[in-house]
Amino acid sequence: MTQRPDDDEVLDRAEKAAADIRSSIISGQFTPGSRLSEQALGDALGVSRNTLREAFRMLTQEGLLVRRPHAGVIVAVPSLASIIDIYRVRRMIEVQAMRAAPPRHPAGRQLASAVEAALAARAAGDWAAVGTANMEFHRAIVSLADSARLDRVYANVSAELRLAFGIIDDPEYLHAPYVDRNASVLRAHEEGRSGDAADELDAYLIQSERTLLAAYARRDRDAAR
Amino acid sequence: MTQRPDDDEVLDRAEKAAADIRSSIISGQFTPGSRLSEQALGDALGVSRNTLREAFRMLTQEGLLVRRPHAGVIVAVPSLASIIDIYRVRRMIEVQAMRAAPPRHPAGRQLASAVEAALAARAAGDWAAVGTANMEFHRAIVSLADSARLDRVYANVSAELRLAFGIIDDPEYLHAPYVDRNASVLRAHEEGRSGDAADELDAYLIQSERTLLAAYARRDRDAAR
DNA sequence: ACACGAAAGATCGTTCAACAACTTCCCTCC
DNA sequence: GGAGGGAAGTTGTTGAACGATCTTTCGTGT
Repeated sequence: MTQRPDDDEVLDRAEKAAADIRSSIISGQFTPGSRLSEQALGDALGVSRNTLREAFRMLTQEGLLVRRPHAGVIVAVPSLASIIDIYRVRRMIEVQAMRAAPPRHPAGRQLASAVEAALAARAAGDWAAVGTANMEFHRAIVSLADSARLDRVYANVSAELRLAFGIIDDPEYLHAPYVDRNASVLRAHEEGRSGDAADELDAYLIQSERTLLAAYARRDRDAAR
Repeated sequence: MTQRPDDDEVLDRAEKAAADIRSSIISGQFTPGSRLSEQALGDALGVSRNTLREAFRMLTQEGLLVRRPHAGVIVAVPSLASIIDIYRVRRMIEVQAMRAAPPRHPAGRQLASAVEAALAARAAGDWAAVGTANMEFHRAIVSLADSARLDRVYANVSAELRLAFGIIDDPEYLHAPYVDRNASVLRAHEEGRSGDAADELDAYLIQSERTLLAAYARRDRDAAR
C-alpha cells in the first residue's frame, strides 16, 4: 500500500536515521525545544556521530530541527508566526491546486479513498486514523498539481504542521470537524465544480488555522501560569 | 547592502562549503552531470570528507546535486520536466504574491531598485548584471507575500533555475527582453493595479518558460548531432 | 574488430578515535 | 541571592581505516 516499487527506495543510514527522528518528532516523542544529543541519539539509533550529523542536516533544512552553534540541535518550537506562515503556504498551494485541478486526474482516486478512510475511522472512533486520513487527503490535493517540487514542499510543511498539532492533545477536537468538509470538497471536485471546491477548501483552511491559533494562545496563556 | 546584521550569519564549515559549491554550480564552473569527488573537492575546499558530505546532503535536498548510491554525487541535469516544474512553482508563487500584494509593502522599494539596477546595467551593456537584477526583482516579488517559507522555497527554485539557464550561453538573449516588462509590472504594482501586475507577470513567466524550453530543445537536438 | 566478462583499481558508506573550541553546570565566594 | 570561576560535557572537525560497491581496464573468444 505504502510501497512504491518504481521509486528508488534505497535508503542509506543517514536517511533512515532522519526518518526515525522525523517520526519521533511527529509522534510527539521528541517534544519541541528538547535537545538531541549526538552521542546519546547516535547510540540509540545505532549510527555514528558523523552519520547522525548528516541526518541532522537534512532535518534542519526541513525546519524540524534548529541548530544552535556549539550547543546542539533542538526540536523546533512552533510559534505563532510559524503557524501563520505554514497556513499561508498551505492556502497558496492547496487552493490553487484544487482550483486548477483537471477533471479526471489520477489523484482523484486518492482523494476519494482518503475520505472513505476518514469516515470509516470516525465510525470506529479511531481519531488517530482520522488524522492520518485527513493528512493524506490534503497531500492528494497537492498532488493534483502534478509538481514534484510542490509535493516535496508540501511534505515538509506538513511535517512542520504536525509538530504544531502536538500542542493539542485531543485528536478528535483537531480532526473531527473536517471529515465532512473533506467529503464536501471532494464532491464539488468530482462534479467538476473546481471553483466551489477551491473556495470551500480556502474557508476550511482559514477555520483550521483559527482553531490551531486559538489552541496555541490558550496553551501559551496556561504555560505562563 | 547584502549584509543582514540581524540574521545569525555564523556559518560553519559545511555551510561555507555548500555555499561555495552552490555558487560554482550556478556560475557554471561545475556543469550538469559532472561528478564531484569527495576526496578531490574536499582537498580543493580545505574541508574533510565528513564535512563535505554534510554539505552534499544540503545541496542534494536543494535539488542541485543528485546522489547515486556508491557512485558519488553529480550536478543535477536539468530536464524538460524539471524546467516545466520549476516554472509551475514560480507561477504559483510569484503571481499569487503579486496579486495579493498590499499597496505599501516594504519590498516595493526592492522591486524599484532592482528595476533601476537592471536599466542601468542594460545601458552599460553589462548583461550579467542585468541577470542579477532580474533575479533580484523576482525574489522581491516573492517577499511581498511575507512568508519565510515561501522565500526559502523560492531561493531553492531560483538556484535550480539558474542551473537550467546554464544551457543558454548568451545572457543578453536570456534577460534583455524582460527588463522593460519588469518595469511595466512594477508600474502596475505601484499604481495599485495589483491584478494587472499579476496578469502581466503571468504572461511574462509563460513566455520566459517557452524561451527556455525552446533553447533546451534546440540544444538537445544539437547534442544528438 | 567487437562484444563479453573478470580482475584490478578507485570511490563511497560508515565507523572510530582524537582534540580544540565552546557551553553548560555546579560550586564557591562575596 | 547573585556573581565569578573552574570542571565537565558537547559540539565542530579532522584523519585514518575498512568493507561494500561501482568503474575501468584488460584480456579472451568469436
